[in-house]
Amino acid sequence: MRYWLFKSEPNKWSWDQQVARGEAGEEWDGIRNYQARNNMREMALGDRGFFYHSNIGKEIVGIVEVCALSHPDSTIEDARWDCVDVKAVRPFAVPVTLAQIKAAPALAEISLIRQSRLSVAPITEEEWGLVCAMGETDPS
DNA sequence: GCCAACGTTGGC
DNA sequence: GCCAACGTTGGC
Repeated sequence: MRYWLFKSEPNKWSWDQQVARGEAGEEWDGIRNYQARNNMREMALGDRGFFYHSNIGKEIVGIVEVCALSHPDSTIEDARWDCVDVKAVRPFAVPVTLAQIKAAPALAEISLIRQSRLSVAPITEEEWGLVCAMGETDPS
């Protein structure tokens, strides 16, 4: 299993909206960046991801799971753009803020900081475990 | 509101 | 294929 980071502006698509979709999940649509798209094409069913609120909150608020493999983005008529579906797994007991992540030496190389504009990015297993611990949240 | 980072576009 | 111009993202 691999780990990923999904970023969303909460005034466009929030964790609460993701939770409301339940087991059905939701397309992670609207991605118009090749690197982000390529990351989604590499995802497998059951892969886990952090759900990060950008701009407002600037914190990791929950864990999602990939529940549909990469497929054409239904919001655009353009074969270039694919996306996966994700469903909420559990919220973070304590959200982990960007400031906390920046302050953690072991997270200096995390994609959230190193490629701050990339909205879908890989996370290492070590980073996954650390951030979950910081959020007092079950990493499984 | 500003600005750094960086991806995209289009002229050459 | 290069590079300047421009647009977008996202933190501050």
